[in-house]
Amino acid sequence: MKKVSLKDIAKKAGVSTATVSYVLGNKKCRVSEATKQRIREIAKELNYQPNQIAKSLKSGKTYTIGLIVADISNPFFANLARVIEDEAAKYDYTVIFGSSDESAQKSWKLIQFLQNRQVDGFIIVPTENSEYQIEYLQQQKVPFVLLDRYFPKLSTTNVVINNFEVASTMVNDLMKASQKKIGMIAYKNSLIHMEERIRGFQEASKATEKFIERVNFNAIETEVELALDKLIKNGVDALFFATNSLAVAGLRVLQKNNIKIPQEIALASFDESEAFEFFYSPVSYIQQPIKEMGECAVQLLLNKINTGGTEEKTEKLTAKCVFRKSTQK
Amino acid sequence: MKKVSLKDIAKKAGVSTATVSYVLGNKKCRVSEATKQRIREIAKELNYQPNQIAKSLKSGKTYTIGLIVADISNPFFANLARVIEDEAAKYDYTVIFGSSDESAQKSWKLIQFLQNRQVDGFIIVPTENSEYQIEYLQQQKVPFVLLDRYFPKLSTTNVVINNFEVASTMVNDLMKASQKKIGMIAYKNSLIHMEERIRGFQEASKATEKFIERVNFNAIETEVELALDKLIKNGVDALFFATNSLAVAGLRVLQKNNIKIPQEIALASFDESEAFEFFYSPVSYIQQPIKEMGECAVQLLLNKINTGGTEEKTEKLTAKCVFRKSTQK
DNA sequence: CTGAAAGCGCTTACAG
DNA sequence: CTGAAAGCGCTTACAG
Repeated sequence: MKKVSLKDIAKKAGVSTATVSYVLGNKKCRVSEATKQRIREIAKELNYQPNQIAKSLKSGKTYTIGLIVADISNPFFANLARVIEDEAAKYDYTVIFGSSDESAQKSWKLIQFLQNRQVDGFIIVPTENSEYQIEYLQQQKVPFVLLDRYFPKLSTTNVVINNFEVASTMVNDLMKASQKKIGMIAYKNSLIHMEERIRGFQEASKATEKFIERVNFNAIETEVELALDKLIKNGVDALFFATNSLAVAGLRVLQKNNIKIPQEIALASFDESEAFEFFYSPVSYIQQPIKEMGECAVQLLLNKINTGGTEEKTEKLTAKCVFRKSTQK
Repeated sequence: MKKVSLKDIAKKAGVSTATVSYVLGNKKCRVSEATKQRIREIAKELNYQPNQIAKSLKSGKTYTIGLIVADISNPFFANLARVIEDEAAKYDYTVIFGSSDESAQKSWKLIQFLQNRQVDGFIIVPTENSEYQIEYLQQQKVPFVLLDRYFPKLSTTNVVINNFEVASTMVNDLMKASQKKIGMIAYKNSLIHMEERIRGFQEASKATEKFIERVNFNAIETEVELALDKLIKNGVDALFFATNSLAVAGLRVLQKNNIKIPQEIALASFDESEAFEFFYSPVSYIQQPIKEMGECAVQLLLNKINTGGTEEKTEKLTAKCVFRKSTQK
């Protein structure tokens, strides 16, 4: 069954494709009501579906957004992707997305791929060492918004949260359950969001003896285990995890070693996880405003796309702390 | 910065766009090596990126798959989507997906939307009352594969699992911890996968007194609480959940009511969840072969797309039981 | 009031 | 060995 096109309708109605296009597009043009009626009926009868590809080629617009997240297997990014899709759908935009898995190389491939598909703009959670990709997009005058992280040296439009402030608030609470030694497990990653979380930890834990372990994204299970062993040997009685994935790996180790939470070690983490709720001592966590983040990113991007505006600004949203048993002595 | 097209390269090289197309497409044609060289250099210099939209319009192929899942917020479908994306990417296909949220109306909108975007084929987790949509696709001769569920009355290509067998295996194990009364919580949903799971439960729990509660997808938290209350009043000492989402809602209630697992009530569930691992009494579950399911669906679909084959077959994959504390007395 | 024509960026059968 | 031309399915400025 061949797809029906404007031509088929035009032939059947005995008019030109131009007329059909005008009528179905509801463009104002002086076509007799009778003709309009007839065209609409035939379109319905043939179940005409306009070809978006042809429309896009003509208009240069695809109503498509390219989204690149850092790790789609992490519920934080999966939820973010979902919010972004829903928000974009409100404006009849489709989201095509990919996961860079924190690899700049993969991110570059995705950018090229999505650009070939003529996306109208990008929302990007940038990876380490991907500055040149961002500069490329700037130079190509492609509209984009950075999310979750950004490069302080580049002037871009960003949607981020108050990593420093919220991390120090949470660590302050955590320290109420700590005697003197506090540890943090973070990623080996120089990006701003991670640095800010660490800075917040250091700020809050000032007077205390503190230890920071940094693990590789690609070997999280083994390296978190090693890091925890080290911290426990150092006698920490409180732990702050920089992300949910680090915390879940950590819980696994703590559970295996039968460590009492919060009596022996008190805990808190960035991000959420179903595991936090069902762990025998529910884990305190920092809740990022995922819905607002996604919505804000879409709004800013569509604004750029539609107005061609070049003004760059950074939206700093507010994450909040959810205190539970794991930080109470 | 205007995107560079074949025309730009052609002009700069002093040849026709046809020649450029031939050279860059590596089509065999007799063009002097010198010209080829020159064209390639210019393309590189201008950072030429072919316009996929134009290619698609010409070829009628978009190298795009439309995926419709039932509930993207469920990790089962999120993982499935991920596997499908990865597998499709191996063959240079992009996946565009949407979530029907178990609504036939939403599913229909998605199908139309994706068809306008000229996807080459569909992978669909069908909802209740969406037979007509499937029949429509058949009649339009659009290649598609059904996943997770199917309509016994329609002859389609399906990828499913052994719901009946694996459910009865799990319930058999569960009953070792039960004295006489066993309950099941399922969705109010007439689709085959749900019916098969229930049938498996009934088959295995033959001699036992049994209770089945069915809840609405749209009011899961409240209805699971009511269902559980009812089952507990009926004195069940074992529970089988038909999906992970039902189980997680159930765990929340059981935890709140301080019910000892497995001493007072033994548990098992379909699907996985991080919650199962960290619940104080780790939950036994049925593990679906997500990777195989996704890969199989992509393979079958691409096969249909590329060969235009019309043979329909059903692949029945094997889920397996993972036994943990929650089913041991 | 309506339609022929050009054009979006490609590909490819065909002509020279 | 190379290029003009047609065409994929639309839209729209323009002519009649």
